[in-house]
Order: sequence, then structure tokens, then C-alpha cells
Amino acid sequence: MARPTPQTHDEILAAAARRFAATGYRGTSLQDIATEVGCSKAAVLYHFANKEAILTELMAPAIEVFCSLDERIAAQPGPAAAQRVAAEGFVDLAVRFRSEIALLRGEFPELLQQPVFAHIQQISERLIDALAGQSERASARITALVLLAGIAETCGQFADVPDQELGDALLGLLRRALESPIH
Amino acid sequence: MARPTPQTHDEILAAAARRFAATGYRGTSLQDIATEVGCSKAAVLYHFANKEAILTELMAPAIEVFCSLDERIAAQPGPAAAQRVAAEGFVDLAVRFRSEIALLRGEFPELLQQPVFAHIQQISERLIDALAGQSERASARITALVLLAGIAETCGQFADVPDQELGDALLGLLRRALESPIH
DNA sequence: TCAGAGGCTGACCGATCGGTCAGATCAGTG
DNA sequence: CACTGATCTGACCGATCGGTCAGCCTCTGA
Repeated sequence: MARPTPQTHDEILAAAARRFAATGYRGTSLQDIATEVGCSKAAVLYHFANKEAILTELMAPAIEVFCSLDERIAAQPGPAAAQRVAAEGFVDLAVRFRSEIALLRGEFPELLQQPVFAHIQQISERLIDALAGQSERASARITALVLLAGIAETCGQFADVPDQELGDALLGLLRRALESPIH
Repeated sequence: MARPTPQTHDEILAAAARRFAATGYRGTSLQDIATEVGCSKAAVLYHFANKEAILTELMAPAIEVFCSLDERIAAQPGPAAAQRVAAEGFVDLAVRFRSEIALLRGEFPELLQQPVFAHIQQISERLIDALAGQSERASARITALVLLAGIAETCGQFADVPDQELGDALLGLLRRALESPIH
């Protein structure tokens, strides 16, 4: 490691983080990163062995904390204690590394720019409004968005769960979680 | 080949859906789709004007239902009724179109194959176990996964919310939503 | 019998990808 | 002065991308 730390290294990391978050890992070329930094593509590959090495260095700190959380959970005496540590630890992780985690969203933001999804974002905002009971409170809007995104993100993984059971579970979750509950 | 097969159109759609869900839109080439179908890339482009047209035809039904849900919500007399319709309508949408929505995850599944994320999936499963209070019930595991994915997916969007406030909101959400609540 | 239409192919195109390489520039050191 | 190592560049490479095109094959109906 060079003593008079060259700032180019960090500038590349910062630029890569912005590009990855905007257009995904695949959707970001080394030339994109180089252009944003203001150097050549070859300069990027001078500071990093390859494209993957950039992603690795970006995510390493968050992953390390994630692994240590896993160990802390495993060290708890019972399910109740494990649940508390898991909840608090994960929330802390999500808050501290939110920008790092955000770039895992991949090509999703760019995908939404496709003509097919032209009105999806506006509709989603109105949907969040409705779920939050038209409340302006930040916590109500956070709750609604987390639930909306979580359901959209995961429902495809329950291919083996019957429609009725999956629907009941999700509706039950919404009833419990929304701040001004459904009557 | 050259069989009288007008079913090729649908086979291409099905193959594209599988590939998009596995490696994302960008990460799936027309050749990938053609190979999975067992025809030439040119045949794919005979049935669809371009790559985007495949995505459009795949998502169109789900988007139409999503738009009509938006209209139904807007037609409700008050916030409470709107919230109920939004919750029930969105859950129904997510359950019915879960495979279509799943392919919006983009490059995420493929990204997790990167060496950096080697142990993330196992750790995530243990984290879900802990959040679900070691319960085997499907609804408990669905709840934990939705919350986990939702927080990870959205926390990056709250760059303007102070850490303390965001953390409190998320922890409050977990307390309310988890089936065997945190003491 | 044969024209025409639908279905499909292989060859090809320009653009862009991740990555390599030889060499230019420059600061520090003896 | 000569030399060295770190930083960076432009030119280039093979592979792959989305997409085009001329033409082949098979089926159908007049």
C-alpha cells in the first residue's frame, strides 16, 4: 500500500458505488466508471485487478459485519434472545450500510425506466400513500414501503405455497405491521 | 426443424421468463433464450421485434392489473377504505403474478453467486430462522423473509432520514410484525 | 403443379464489453 | 546526472452483444 494514499483509488470506489446503484453491476462498464472519475479505463484497471475486485472492496465491510452478526446470534442461549439480537443487529446493519446494500438492487432502477413500466413509480407512490393511511409521518411511510418492497421481492420465492395460504400470511402481516391498522 | 410450430412464440416467452428471473434482463442474451428454446437467435427475433418486446409482453398482464388497482384505490371514499383495498389488492396481485414480479429482481440472484457473497445465503437463512423464533410455520417464515428483504431493499432510499429515526421505525415495524413478538 | 405465405436459418454487421500491453510522465533518490 | 518505481494513457485484443438480411424449407390451396 502506497504511503501517500492516492485519492484516485477512493474516487474510483465512490464512482463505482454510484454507477452500480444506478444501473447495476452488469449495467455499469469500466468505461462508465472511468468517465465519471475523469480518468482512463486502463487507470481503473491499474488500481483494481478487475471489475469484480471493485465490487468486492465495496461490499467487504458490510459483509464482515453481517458475518459477525451471524456469530453473535448463534451464541445466544435461546430463541427469544436470538430473535432480539437478530432484529436489532440487522436493523443496525441496514441503517449503517444502507448505501452499500442499496447497490445490490442491481439493474432494478434502470429496468423501471423501460417504457413498459412507465407509470409504475407514480402508482407505487399512491399505493404507499394508501397503505400508510395518507399519513405524512416518516415511520408510517417507511413501514408501507418496506412491506410493499418486501412482498414484491419475495413472493416469487414461495412457488410451493398455495395461493390461499400465501395470501392469508401476507394479509396478516400487513394487518399487524401497518401503523393505523386495517379494521 | 421447420416443423409447423406456432407454439414457438409461447416457448420463447417461457424461456425468457426463466432466464430473466435467473440472470436478470441485461444478463440474459437473445442467444441464451434461443438456446433454451432450441432454436436460432434469428427465430427469436422473428417472433418478437426486439428484446424489449419480450419483456413488455411478459409484464403487460401484471401491469394492467396494477393500473386497475390504482384506479380502484382512487375511487374509495376515505383513507380507511383506501387502505383496505390497497392491502387486499396488492396482496392478491403479488400472489397471482408472483412469477412475473420475480423477474424484476434482475441481476440480484446472479450477483449473489459472486465470491464476495459466498456465505450470504446461508447466513440469511439462519437470520430468518432467528427472526421467525425458530418456528417452522410457513407464515412465520414468510413474515421474516418479507421483512428482511423489504428492509434490505428500501433502506438505501432513506438517505435523508437520520439514523436514529430510521432505526427506531424499522425496529418498531419488526416488533409489530413478527408473529412471536420481541419482549 | 406451382405460387405464395409462414416459419426459420446461417452469415453477417457495428458497437461495446472486460482486459492486456508497451510506453509516456513524473517525483524522489543516490 | 542516471535510475527507479508509481501512476497513467492510447491502442489494441478476442468475445459477445442486439439486430439485419437474403434465402431455404414446408405446407396450403387454387
